[in-house]
Amino acid sequence: VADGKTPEKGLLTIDDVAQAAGVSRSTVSLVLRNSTLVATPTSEKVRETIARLGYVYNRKAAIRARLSHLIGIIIPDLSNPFFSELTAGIDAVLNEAGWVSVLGSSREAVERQSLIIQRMQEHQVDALIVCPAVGSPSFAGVAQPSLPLLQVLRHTDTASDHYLGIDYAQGMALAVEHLAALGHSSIVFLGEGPHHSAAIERRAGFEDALRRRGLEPRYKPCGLTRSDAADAAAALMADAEPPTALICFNDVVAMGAMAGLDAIGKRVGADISVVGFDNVAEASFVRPPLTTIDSNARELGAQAARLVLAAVDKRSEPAAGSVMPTRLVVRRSTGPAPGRA
Amino acid sequence: VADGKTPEKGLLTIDDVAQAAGVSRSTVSLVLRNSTLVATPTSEKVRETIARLGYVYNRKAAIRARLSHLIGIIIPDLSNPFFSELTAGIDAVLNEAGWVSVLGSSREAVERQSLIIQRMQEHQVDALIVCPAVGSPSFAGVAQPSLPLLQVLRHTDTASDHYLGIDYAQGMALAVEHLAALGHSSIVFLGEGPHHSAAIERRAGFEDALRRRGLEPRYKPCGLTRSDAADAAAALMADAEPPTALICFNDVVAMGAMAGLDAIGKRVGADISVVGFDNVAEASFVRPPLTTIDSNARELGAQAARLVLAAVDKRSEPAAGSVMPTRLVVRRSTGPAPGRA
DNA sequence: CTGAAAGCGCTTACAG
DNA sequence: CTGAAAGCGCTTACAG
Repeated sequence: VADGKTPEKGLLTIDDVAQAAGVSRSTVSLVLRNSTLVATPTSEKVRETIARLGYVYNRKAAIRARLSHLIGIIIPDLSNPFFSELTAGIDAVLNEAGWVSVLGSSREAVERQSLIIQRMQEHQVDALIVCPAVGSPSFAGVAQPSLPLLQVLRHTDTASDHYLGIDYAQGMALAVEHLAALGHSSIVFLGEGPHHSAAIERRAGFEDALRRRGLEPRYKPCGLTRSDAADAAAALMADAEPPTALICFNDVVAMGAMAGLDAIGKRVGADISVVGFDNVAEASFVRPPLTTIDSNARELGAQAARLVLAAVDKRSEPAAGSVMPTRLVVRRSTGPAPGRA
Repeated sequence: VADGKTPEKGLLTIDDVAQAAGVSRSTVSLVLRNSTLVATPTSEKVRETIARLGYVYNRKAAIRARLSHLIGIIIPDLSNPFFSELTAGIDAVLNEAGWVSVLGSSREAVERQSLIIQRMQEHQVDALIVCPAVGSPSFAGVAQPSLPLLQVLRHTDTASDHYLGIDYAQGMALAVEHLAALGHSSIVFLGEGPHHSAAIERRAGFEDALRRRGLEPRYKPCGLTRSDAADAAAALMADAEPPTALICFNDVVAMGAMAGLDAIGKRVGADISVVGFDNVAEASFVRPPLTTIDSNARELGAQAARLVLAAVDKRSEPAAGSVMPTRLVVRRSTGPAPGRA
């Protein structure tokens, strides 16, 4: 209305830009996609016009374009700091590359996860990064076969699904070696929770590492929350033969356990040693600071994003089978076995 | 290829469904949008055909539809547990209502924030929920005027931008009253960090509450990280007149401060009291458990999503000016002022 | 209640 | 290097 170029209803289109710049709509389209086919003076003129008019590219109308520049991320629970770090790592790389993240939270429900996958496909996401909810069957039935899909942290039983994970077994071996070197022989694995691959592999890694040293593995199941862990750890100390060390399913469980042990007067790092898994941000700030296995969620997320972008680029499935190593971070929640100081 | 209905290239379209179901494409389109115009037997037949063929609705092609069913969320930093709770609250409500969340992380950079807003508009998001990066000017210049935009937690200086926030001043008053009742009169505000509305309002609330009681406010600036807070808290105790209580910018600062105080042998809750702000999940599990102001990020997020969906539905701007009250949660990081036990 | 036609705002060959 | 034409897979009046 102001300059005769603004349409009375709706927003500006590529045609408005073309007319204002004195070129054809094809040329504007090519400029929008940074094509090298357009001469520099022409593209500069078009860009200047776009800026002047305040035109916003409508990607939804780019229905014939191969890519949507949308990538879906599906995780079980954003309020778990481990998953939010992972998501932050994914998003940073996608954003840098010009993609936009679409987020979904399955809250560990397979049906909700399927619904989210369905919706993301309706929005034509170029790829999916998913940490499967507990009990997920193969994704073959839910996602279009042509959609690049990368599993992270956990994987379904189907070997054909692509996976970027963590070497949980190696991490557990590091934890056991550390405790064994401190003289511990009565070690309990705390937090046998859900039955997904990440839990199974941690447990198996723990068991193998103990047996290799001729020690008997012990388990104390508990929910993966701070309060469940606090109760379970306290209950454990009332056993006939209380352990001298705890290896926890993750840092959240470990921090809960430390709180529970503190509440019954046990000195963590002296009376009993506690090891976590993940190395979340607060692990170094709880009292005592937590010895843990660093699984570097942020970098894992960044790597997942890179794999998926490469697959989108090459029109192929993401590279599979990668497993990232972990690192032991020794702090003050572990110490010599009592009587061995 | 298998049944003659699957096209050799590309995915199924609405026309494939129409043909297989023996109806017109308009009818299929109406069924996809749950129109009541279609007779039940017809819509059942169409739905059955969709399921049988495995057709996936292509929302990107629905270029003429009023809504994209995409809503953008822009926050400064996903790895801050406060923001991830907020995001989880937003996403849960959007997901329930059939919308999909598009996520962006400004990392406190105004230019990155503008770029993200630009991209989200290219994807035709129906609305934007944003916690502005430090130093954000009004969004009037960045976002289309027609796009419903709701600010959360922080707001720009422009009064015209719609905002859903927290009553920071009331929260600070609660914290000061609690400490005053315990006999504290030497209280320091720890963590004067960035200059956004949330910080300014907390500081103002602190100052007002102290002055009302005839007390002199004191400030100790520090970065909003655990380690900065740890150093600053320890430095504070070396003052000529060390405070007897700390009110911290947020829980992250409070937990850092507790770690720093512990490291120099101060007993938090006895030698010195510490109050946080936010009540993040780990606040109850640090040692000692943290007294803090609960700002209920998850519920704030849910409310933000509801406001924005209502605005999208009514084709209006989101209701503005809402400010949610806070709640004091007393734990063991606060106690009587030394000499007043 | 259903269908044929026109249209949305882009992209993609293709001609020059 | 640029432009006219056809096409993408939907939605939207409109006629019956």
